[in-house]
Amino acid sequence: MPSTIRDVAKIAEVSVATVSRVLNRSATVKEGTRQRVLKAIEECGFTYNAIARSLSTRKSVTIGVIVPAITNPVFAQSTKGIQDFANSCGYSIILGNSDYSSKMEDQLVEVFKEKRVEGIVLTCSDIRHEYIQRLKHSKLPFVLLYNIPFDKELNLVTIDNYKAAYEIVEHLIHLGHRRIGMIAGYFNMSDRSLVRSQGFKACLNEHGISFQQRDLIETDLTFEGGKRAMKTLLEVTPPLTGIFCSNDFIGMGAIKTIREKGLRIPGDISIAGFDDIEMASYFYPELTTIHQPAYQMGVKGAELLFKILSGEVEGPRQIILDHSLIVRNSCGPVNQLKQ
Amino acid sequence: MPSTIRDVAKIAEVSVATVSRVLNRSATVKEGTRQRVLKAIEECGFTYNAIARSLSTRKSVTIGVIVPAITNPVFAQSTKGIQDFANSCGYSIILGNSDYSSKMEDQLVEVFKEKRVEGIVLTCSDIRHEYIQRLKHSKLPFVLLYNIPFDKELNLVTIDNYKAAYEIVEHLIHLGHRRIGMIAGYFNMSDRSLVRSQGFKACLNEHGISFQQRDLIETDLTFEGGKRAMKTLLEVTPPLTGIFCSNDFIGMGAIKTIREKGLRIPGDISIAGFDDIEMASYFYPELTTIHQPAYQMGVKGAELLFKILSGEVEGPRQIILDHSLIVRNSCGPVNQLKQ
DNA sequence: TTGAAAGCGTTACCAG
DNA sequence: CTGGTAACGCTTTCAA
Repeated sequence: MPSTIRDVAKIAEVSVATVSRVLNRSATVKEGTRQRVLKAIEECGFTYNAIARSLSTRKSVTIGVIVPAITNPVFAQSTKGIQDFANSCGYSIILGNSDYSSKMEDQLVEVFKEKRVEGIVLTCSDIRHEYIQRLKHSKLPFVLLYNIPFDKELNLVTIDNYKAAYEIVEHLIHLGHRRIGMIAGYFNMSDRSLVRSQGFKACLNEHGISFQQRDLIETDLTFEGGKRAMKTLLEVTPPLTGIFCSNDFIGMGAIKTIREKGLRIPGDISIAGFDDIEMASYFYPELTTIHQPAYQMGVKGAELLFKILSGEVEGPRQIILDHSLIVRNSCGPVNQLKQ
Repeated sequence: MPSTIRDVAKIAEVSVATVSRVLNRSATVKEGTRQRVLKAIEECGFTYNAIARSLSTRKSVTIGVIVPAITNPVFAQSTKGIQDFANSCGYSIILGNSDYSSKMEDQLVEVFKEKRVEGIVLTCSDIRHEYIQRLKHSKLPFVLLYNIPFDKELNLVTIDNYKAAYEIVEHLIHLGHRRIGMIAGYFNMSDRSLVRSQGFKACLNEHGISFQQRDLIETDLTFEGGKRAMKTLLEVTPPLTGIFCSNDFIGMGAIKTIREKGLRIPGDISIAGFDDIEMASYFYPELTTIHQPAYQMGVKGAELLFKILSGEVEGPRQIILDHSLIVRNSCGPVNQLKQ
């Protein structure tokens, strides 16, 4: 029997309308009655019912957030960014993990719609999936994070994945590497991985290095995935001297395997990552990687969503944040003797 | 103008009550009308309004989750566990980050109450804070995760932090260490850190090693915090040969500092962590640490909460999960020569 | 400055 | 098996 504004009204001897006014800080309430109401609220231990308010105002004061895996620090960081921004606007976030499944994302979106979130910030597995089209044609505002801007009519905040991949692979080439492989995330789970692999191939190509299909492996975007994939790549001949990994987890997993085989990094093999999670600089060897501003990505995404909600921004907006190549020491000059 | 069950009713030529029945899978609807209603729903693009339903049923089908920092993989894992369990029950989770602040936790709880979450799973900074008492006396069910069972009337899922700390410190002692320091999280931000430090002190004491206040430093539960604290501990004389860290992040940060000073691990100094985040086994050197079942913690916490919600469980329940000492190679025998 | 009353979109009880 | 209708707890005109 949680009390309602009706109870408060009775105690304070005013109408529910007045109670509602003081609750909403409407200026048109005399200080005296205002105090009476406040006292009455104390008295009966009233707790505002946001659900009732939402039904009446058609505003849930909540946004939905969907990430592939909250356990990936990149997504944890951006979720934190979204959350901080949303909270500062008085909004809550309702969170969903998709485990890199478009189907799950679709389901989560449906639930969010029913719960009447005012907007969604999400990182989807495949921006070209049909449910994204459906979402686009619904009137629910949403902002994509990290995804590839294949569709110019979608709001999104991301980095230039193609360019970033190109740059880090070029770094390997400048170090003298010619036999460069890649461990990518499954393309159907991460359009970022697909595009990074394109940047990778383009870079090889433009430097006169022919790409071999067996030098690229798709795997899970995890330590374990990297570890497994590296075992396979170690069998390739002629041996690879540099590996570009779709994310830092994979890179660290690959390093684990290499080390277990008794090989040295970067002496025998150079490893490049992607994301620059905090751990990358504490790892041994420190990981050469692409920095992307994860927390900022979340903040910018939320900011864009709220601008759309407030009508401050109209058409689709595509924000490309800066990335940067972070040179550390998991990549070194190719070992000429070995070549 | 999203359509309502009223619109659906009109199209299908039935009453809203009937529409509601098919929406809720009530068996008492003739297949024919059921089909008509379903078709009508398609036709007008009806989306169920969960807010209205919540107001009517007084069930939000949502639980609140509060973590100190979603960017800590331990909490990310348990959040995932909570989420998976909640989703399987048809529930959503609304997430809040407290940044280890009791005040923020308190505020988040208030928002959650207004949003009428049906229960809360949280890791609080200080279980003895006043707001927890208030929460206890409200009728909102909640389950604490990771916290110290100082209050037997609270529902919680945790491990035996005291014992775990004791065990890992004893491991160091068995390796011959006598000069053992500790880097702990700030006690007012983490009651776990406080209790771990008690286990640490007790272990020293019972092994006839006197504890010196300057051998224990409180810091942030981050890489950076560990890095900083270790710089200070390196100045202590006689030098410490083993360091017990409140979590793996701190441990890795400490290792970074030690390595920068040109010292070897575990040759010169042994480092023990706590948590066994996945990274711990990929790190170099692999971290000796205490494993705690983070994902399982979340699952168990959610499970307990739902049991309370369904009335299946009555009184306060305190579940102590198993931890285990994971011996890797960041801790080794003390260097006798150095002693 | 305040009150009365009509919604907001469901559910659920009571009839039929 | 189906319909009518009063809640659910709040907001928001419209009047006074």
